[in-house]
Amino acid sequence: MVTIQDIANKAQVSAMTVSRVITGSAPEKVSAATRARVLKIAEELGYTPNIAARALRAKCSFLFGLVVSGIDHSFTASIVEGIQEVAMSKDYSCLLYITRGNTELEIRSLEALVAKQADGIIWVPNKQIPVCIPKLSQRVKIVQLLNKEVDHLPAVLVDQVRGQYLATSYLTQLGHRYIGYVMKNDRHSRERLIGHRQALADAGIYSSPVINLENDWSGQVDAIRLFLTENPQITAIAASTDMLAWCAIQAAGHLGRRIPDDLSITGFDNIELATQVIPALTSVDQPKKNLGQVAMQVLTRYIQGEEVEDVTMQTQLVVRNTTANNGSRSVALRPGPAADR
Amino acid sequence: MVTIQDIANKAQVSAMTVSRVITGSAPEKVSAATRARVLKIAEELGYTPNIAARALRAKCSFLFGLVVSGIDHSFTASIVEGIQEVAMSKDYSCLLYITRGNTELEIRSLEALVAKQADGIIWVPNKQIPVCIPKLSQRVKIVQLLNKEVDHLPAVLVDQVRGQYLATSYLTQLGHRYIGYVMKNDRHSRERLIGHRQALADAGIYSSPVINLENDWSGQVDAIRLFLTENPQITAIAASTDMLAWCAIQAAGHLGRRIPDDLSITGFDNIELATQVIPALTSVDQPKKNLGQVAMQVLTRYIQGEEVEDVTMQTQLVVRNTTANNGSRSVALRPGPAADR
DNA sequence: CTGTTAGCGCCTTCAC
DNA sequence: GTGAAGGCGCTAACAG
Repeated sequence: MVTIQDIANKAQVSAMTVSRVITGSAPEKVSAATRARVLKIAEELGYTPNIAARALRAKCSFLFGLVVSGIDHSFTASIVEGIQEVAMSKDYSCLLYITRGNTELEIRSLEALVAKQADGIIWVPNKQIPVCIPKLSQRVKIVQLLNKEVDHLPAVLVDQVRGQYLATSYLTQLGHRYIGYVMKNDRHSRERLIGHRQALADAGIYSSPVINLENDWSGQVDAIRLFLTENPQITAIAASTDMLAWCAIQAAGHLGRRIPDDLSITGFDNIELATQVIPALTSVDQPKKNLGQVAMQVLTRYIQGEEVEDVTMQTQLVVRNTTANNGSRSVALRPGPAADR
Repeated sequence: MVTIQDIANKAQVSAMTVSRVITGSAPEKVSAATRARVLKIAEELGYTPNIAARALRAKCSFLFGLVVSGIDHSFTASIVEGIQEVAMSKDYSCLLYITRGNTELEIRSLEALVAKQADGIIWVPNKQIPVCIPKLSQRVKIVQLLNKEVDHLPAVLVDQVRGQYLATSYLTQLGHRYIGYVMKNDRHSRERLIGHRQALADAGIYSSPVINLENDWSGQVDAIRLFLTENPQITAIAASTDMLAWCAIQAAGHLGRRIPDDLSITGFDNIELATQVIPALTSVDQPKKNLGQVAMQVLTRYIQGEEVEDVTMQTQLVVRNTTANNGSRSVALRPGPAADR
């Protein structure tokens, strides 16, 4: 371990001078010659600052925590990437805690982070809000990501309602009038349903079949198949997640309905799978990487004691191959998008 | 921030006594009464040890890094879970670095970890080995996970060859004689090919069509479809990953071949997707969580200066619904697995 | 421009 | 059983 003192000895200057060079603070207080010499020796000796000492002195650990339920389907991976990028540039390191949706584990993770003296936490809340949050939030700065579950803590969010509005509007513009909504029963899916209904209303459509699926996997495809059979007039499905959209693709396949000719499908999240399924999925893209970047920026500002406000980010519709005009096989015969049926 | 001194003042004892109680070292050196009192006050004050100070003193950061190319398809998630579990029990925190397969980023991550004084690193190497590894490995303890790319560093591995041997053997036991191997061109897939060939050889089969796919997604399904068309005698496919197996399912679907009746398929990795596709995928399970646990155990022993050796872990075949006897529709007519054709 | 002093919170060492 | 001293590596604050 090479210390500042070592450099000071070799360079024949005081430790303080070395410190000034290393940290780059108050550059006017050290001559160019000294600076060069110190830098050279630091390089030679392979000096790396001791963050523990620094943290002790600065009363700031340069550590923050990321508490997420899981890192599946490349969604969180992109977020982490964004976080990482900003964190690196600010000399912050990311402590990762995965909770698997387990509230018990979530609490332990948050507490561990306090114990570890993390300066802040980026937290993707689960359904259940741990009761300890108010207590913990006095000791660390917590930024909520994706879900705003606790009122007085800042949050970085995505406008789910508007996102689904984009997707469903696109379907109505393609001339679809009977659009089924396939959802599971979680917070985002419910928010998206609101956007779905807004889009329908704006297109003058006031009813739409909805199927609300349980959260486990078994039988989802079958359930959607039944849903399609019972609602034969459906020409398009808006799914509240890409995974559900994928189930819908499979269900349609079993019924012999071709996509997008016989049935249009939209997803939400734009996960990697969306490009890997065949046909590639039209989906609402969440700005994942950007989300991570913004969250980290908000967190650092929050840590520094600045006032921070909630940020809501927007989505984008990515059109791929699962959507087509209603009755697309005869689309060439029609002059433009059907205004009515 | 509550310090040991604060507790000492309030408890009317020396800081040293408090320290002894808190750390639990040399318990015989403090009376039960004092201990109880100190503990009570620590609790009241909400004391949490300052790890920065501890790290400074102990010359040990209690931090380790995890450097992975990505966290996709729940594979790494389980590994991280295992790592986390052991790490928590040993008071270690995990710094996560995601490299996206980018060697540049990988180097920066490893160097950042050295700069951050991480005690050790669990590293899942990419194809290209950063040249800086030998230099870095003098300053941190590095354990390789999944790939052994650097000879003199310990590794925690999975027996890929044996894993594929299990899958292909199962297919031969089901009476399949024409088994296509679908792979991409990476290290694990190549190792698995060896196991595949061993299993075939042990069943007296000495040739098998192999298709080696590029690493991007576009056209994989089509490529497999072509492969199946050009090798019509194939009754089973051993895919070197679950994702490829999934592509094979899609390709088979396009050709109107029913699974498992007309075509058996095995995957490898047993990712979450394997249970979500229809039909559910027969796959070789990698002991993901266990892998993480073992890696972390090896790392802590390594950090403590113990001699550590490579660990190779075994896989398990998980039979689901994509595999059936060759000619399964008439299987009831046959007395047992076909010994020859 | 440069140097000295002091202390962040913890715990090993030695003395009582 | 208990306590006092000292230092890990770093850097504000204050002299010169």
